[in-house]
Amino acid sequence: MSLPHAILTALLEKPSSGLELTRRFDRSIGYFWSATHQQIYRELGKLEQAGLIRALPSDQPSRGQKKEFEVLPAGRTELTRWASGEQDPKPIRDALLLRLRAAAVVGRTGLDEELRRHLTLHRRQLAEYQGIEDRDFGAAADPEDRLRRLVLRAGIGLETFWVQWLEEALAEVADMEGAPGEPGAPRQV
Amino acid sequence: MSLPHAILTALLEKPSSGLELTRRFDRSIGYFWSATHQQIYRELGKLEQAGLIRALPSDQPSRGQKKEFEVLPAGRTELTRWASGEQDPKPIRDALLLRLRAAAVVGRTGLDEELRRHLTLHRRQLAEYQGIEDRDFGAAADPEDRLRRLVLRAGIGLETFWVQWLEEALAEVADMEGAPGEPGAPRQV
DNA sequence: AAGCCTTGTGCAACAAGTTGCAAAAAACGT
DNA sequence: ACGTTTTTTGCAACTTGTTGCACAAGGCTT
Repeated sequence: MSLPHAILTALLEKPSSGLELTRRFDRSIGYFWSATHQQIYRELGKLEQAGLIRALPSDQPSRGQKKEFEVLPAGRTELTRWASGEQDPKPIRDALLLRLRAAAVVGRTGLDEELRRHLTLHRRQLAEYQGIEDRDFGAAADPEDRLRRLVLRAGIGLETFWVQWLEEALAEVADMEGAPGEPGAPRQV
Repeated sequence: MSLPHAILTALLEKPSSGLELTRRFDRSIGYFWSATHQQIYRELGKLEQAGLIRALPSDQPSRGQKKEFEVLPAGRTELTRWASGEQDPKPIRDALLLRLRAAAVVGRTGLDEELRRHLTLHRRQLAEYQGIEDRDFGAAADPEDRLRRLVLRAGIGLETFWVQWLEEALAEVADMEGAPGEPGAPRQV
């Protein structure tokens, strides 16, 4: 329900074409609100029709032709409206945790490898975030940057948490392996 | 793509009817894989048709009549297969973070209240998780319980993170309020 | 200039998740 | 015994997200 607002935000930061937006979603904004180019194009169409954004004039717009969008006043109003309302945090949807629960009933085959794999991924992501913080936010000055930094620090905190938890989990699982209970495979029916 | 596996897991832990499942999703499993009753009923239908689960025999099953399901061997096999594969962590989708970014371009009206509200919600959730840990996991013995506890500890860690981050964010926003930059409302176009 | 790669836009079909409602059975009050 | 509420199941329509592909323009290569 908030992809349009993500796009409005991105476009206010800088008018862009669909593909540019996609790229930027792959970098900064997509870190906490991902979207494919398809979603973006579709949504750009809707936003344009709704009169919230408009395409910057170009010679003769046609299919493979770049098309830049900018936010209209109505769009800014809408974003302001949205941003001053309430958004309930929606519950976690995490396949790895689900998998642990499954492992509890069906055996932990391959669990160790999977935990390790995730650990690597999260370490990498954490490093990337920290790189961005070092590079882009020296001494955060204006409110805008301070807010953006806050968002980045949420990312860092989350990745840090996962790294720690995964390390804990790996230790725990390793500890189970030799000892009691089932030997990796489920006690079969 | 993993709701069916969430259901299989739940049903292996204990055969249930659709509504019971919904209740259990609202408590334990839904903490990291939420689902509405509609999704669950629809999925139960599919799983039954696919021969992974079956309805326990009852007199004459009809509409408002309770129907219990149990997992068939094929279902266990499928869950085992799924649980030994890879699941990539999908990126965060967090409306609050998006909102912060929006606030950076459109002003932080009402931001403080919203942060406070979330803080309350996360504190409450954290307390609930800790209650469960205290109640259900004294000295975790068998591997199954240790895995389930690990999942719970992920929940605790996540909520703890959010609480900390929100406190940090509130301090930061409060610090902006008096000082420089924009006065809560955006510098209007 | 013919062929090919990249950039950019977009359709169409599908899968997953949400919302609103309806309808059968059972429980309950009076 | 009758109407009301609660439990339980489910349909239908909609929104959101994903996947695979197609098509246009322009640059590059030989």
